[in-house]
Amino acid sequence: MRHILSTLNPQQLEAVTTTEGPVLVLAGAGSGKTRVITVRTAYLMTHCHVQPQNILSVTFTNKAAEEMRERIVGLIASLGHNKLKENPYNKALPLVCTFHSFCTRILRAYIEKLEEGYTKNFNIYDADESEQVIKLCIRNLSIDEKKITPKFVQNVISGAKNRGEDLESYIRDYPPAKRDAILNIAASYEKEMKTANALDFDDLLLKTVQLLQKDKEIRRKYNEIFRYIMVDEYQDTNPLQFVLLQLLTEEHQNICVVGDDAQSIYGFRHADIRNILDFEKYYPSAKVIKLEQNYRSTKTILNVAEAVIKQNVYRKDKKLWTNNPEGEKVYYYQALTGEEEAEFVASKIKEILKIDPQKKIAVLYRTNAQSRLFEEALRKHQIKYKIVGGFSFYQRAEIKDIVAYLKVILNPFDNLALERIINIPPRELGERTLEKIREIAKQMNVSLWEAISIITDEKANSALTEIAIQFPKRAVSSLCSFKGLIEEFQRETALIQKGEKSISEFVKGVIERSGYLQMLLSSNSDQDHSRAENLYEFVSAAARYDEVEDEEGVTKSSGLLGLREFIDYAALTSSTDDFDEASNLTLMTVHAAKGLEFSVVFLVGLEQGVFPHIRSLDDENQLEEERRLCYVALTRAKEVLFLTHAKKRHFYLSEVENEPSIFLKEMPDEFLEDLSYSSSWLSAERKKKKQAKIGVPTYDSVEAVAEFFRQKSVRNEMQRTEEIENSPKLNDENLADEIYPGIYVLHEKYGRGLVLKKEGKGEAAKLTVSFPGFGVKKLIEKYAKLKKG
DNA sequence: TCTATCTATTGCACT
DNA sequence: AATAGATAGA
Repeated sequence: MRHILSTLNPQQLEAVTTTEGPVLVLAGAGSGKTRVITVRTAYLMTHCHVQPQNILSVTFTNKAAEEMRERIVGLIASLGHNKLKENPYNKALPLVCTFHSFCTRILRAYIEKLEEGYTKNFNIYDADESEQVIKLCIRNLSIDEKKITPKFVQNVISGAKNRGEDLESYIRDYPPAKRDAILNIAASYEKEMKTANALDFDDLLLKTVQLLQKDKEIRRKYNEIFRYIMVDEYQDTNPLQFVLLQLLTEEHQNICVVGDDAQSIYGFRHADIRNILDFEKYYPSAKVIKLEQNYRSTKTILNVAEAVIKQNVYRKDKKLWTNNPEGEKVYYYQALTGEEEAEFVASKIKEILKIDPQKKIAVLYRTNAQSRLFEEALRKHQIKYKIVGGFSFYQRAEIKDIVAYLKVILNPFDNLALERIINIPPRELGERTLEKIREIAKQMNVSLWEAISIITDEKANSALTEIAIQFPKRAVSSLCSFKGLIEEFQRETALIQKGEKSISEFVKGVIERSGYLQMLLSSNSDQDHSRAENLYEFVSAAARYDEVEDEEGVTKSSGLLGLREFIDYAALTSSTDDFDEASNLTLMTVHAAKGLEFSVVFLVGLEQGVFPHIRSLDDENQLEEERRLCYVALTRAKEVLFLTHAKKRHFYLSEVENEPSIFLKEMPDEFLEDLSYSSSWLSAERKKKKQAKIGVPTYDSVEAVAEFFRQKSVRNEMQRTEEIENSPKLNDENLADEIYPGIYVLHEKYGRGLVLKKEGKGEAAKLTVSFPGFGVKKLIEKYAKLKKG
């Protein structure tokens, strides 16, 4: 442990060893904040005799949690020789999870204490599902869907919940008609969710907070368990999450939050940077530690990133510095079209991977829709890549269908899931029958499942004659067999409980005996066949939940809880979570790249309307969030950074010409190198500047030369004059075939590079050439086989 | 009742 | 472009 501590800088060390009381760590990009949390965890266990189960670390994504867990395990394993051995720490591990999965855990144990009608078997609705419920409510209230869209209402409801505010006061400034409509919809939504025994993402947090507020005993219990709490990416927490933390730390106040206000990019999810400011207010004794040394990026990359973020008004002053080398220039490329931009990126990546196949590269974009062009270009060049986000595995229709089956089996009141599967595969339970079931459910104020039970139960059936809803025999028998199917599965869950059946076996049974698989296999479309394959994959995903090790290291079935966990995982896991570190090339959104780092980063689509996104252009606050997002993107790069934009691109159905991003304009051009083949926005910009400075027009033919010399910094002033004098005169002859400083050359391996220096003459001349992505190389002209380019 | 086909709508980031 | 919803024909 001492050895590990000695690798920390003084600030990191302080953050690690200040274990008691509230701590606020303001950690700049790449300053080792994750390291602080992992080492701190190990330190708590080894030096402070804290039991692992008394430590909680909260992360932003499941992926981050997984990664941190691994790092903690690795760290503890490397400390194998010390105190850890004396205590049975080896198996027990600190809890590392997201806010949402943490809350799910608590609610699965205690939600019934809330006495709102929810039971332990509640299902979790993702954003899509909750939107569907809202849509249903709007229709039921016969409100015009166009006037008040489901998305809008969802946002408002979510906003109130996450801000920890009462909906009524949250929307007090809305026009009365709208306000009433929203309140009605929200009330109806809440009722629907309760009937279905379902919680949305926000409810997970909210119900946990309410539970802890209401029940002193439970609050005390969790305070006692989680005596040391750490929160990563604190800048992206929202007020409701802050309240949760306050409740959890009431007794011990051993809370350490780590964050960077400059990287706050989840305002749209109601994250609030004010949580950072309020932290000191709520915990007056908080110790504030700043981590300002960056270990990740080159000086040049950091300079560019700082120049951009400096434009923000709302910003805590914090300067990031690094001992890392200057590094290469940040490369800039203007493409003519979106396609050409992708082509440039793909061919550059090919060059880079040819030299070093192990390089970790990322292509980052603002929106998922941009990925398509890059995928096509990469496929064309036969470059392997991994794509994160977009349509996740768990979002596919067939997977959601099977998850819906599982959800209904564990919680048949889940109306949404039930409607989803009742007629898939077709069971002759179509719209008409369903409509009647809904009607009964509505009149009797029960769930669809209960309504079905009434219909199929002969005794209760007499109630139906009163409401005068008739079911044909055929429909009743279809309903009976559907109900029987589900009940059969439900009985089978007892076998899982007893450990006589594994989760994956069970899931396989559901897929087969529901007729779902058969439906896909008997289809003659290729798409359905690949869907069937996805289901096999789903079964193997379930297999991961089959067996767990207990304290003695004996494997046993994890039982029903495991099945529940598996379903929850499918609901809470996002596409961001399938980032595969083993892959060399990853395509993803900037949001998804948060917390990650890469040797080479391509940040693409730097255009007004794309990045910054069109919807943020007229709002200063949103623009600042975009700028922080840009800062996050830039600071992902360790060694090499490429920035690209296209003059024209297809946008929906039309073609648009976008201005270069304002963020490009904010970057000092001495850090940039222009790789564009034709004259670009940047070169024009430079020309303008130069003309303004010198007042002499430049000519296109020597533009590259002028540009090159412009890039030399002021301290090279003397050298610069020399070079101009030494360089050959720029007449037509020279331009024809001679290589001289300032022009671009093509190299077999390194691609296109800029000639910086020439020593000697003719074939024997020594050239110093800068190749984007590979750095500065010295070459002998006659061996290098250079072509002008 | 089911299936295929057409039409209309809508389009950021994510737990 | 992709998807939800409506509609017609089997």
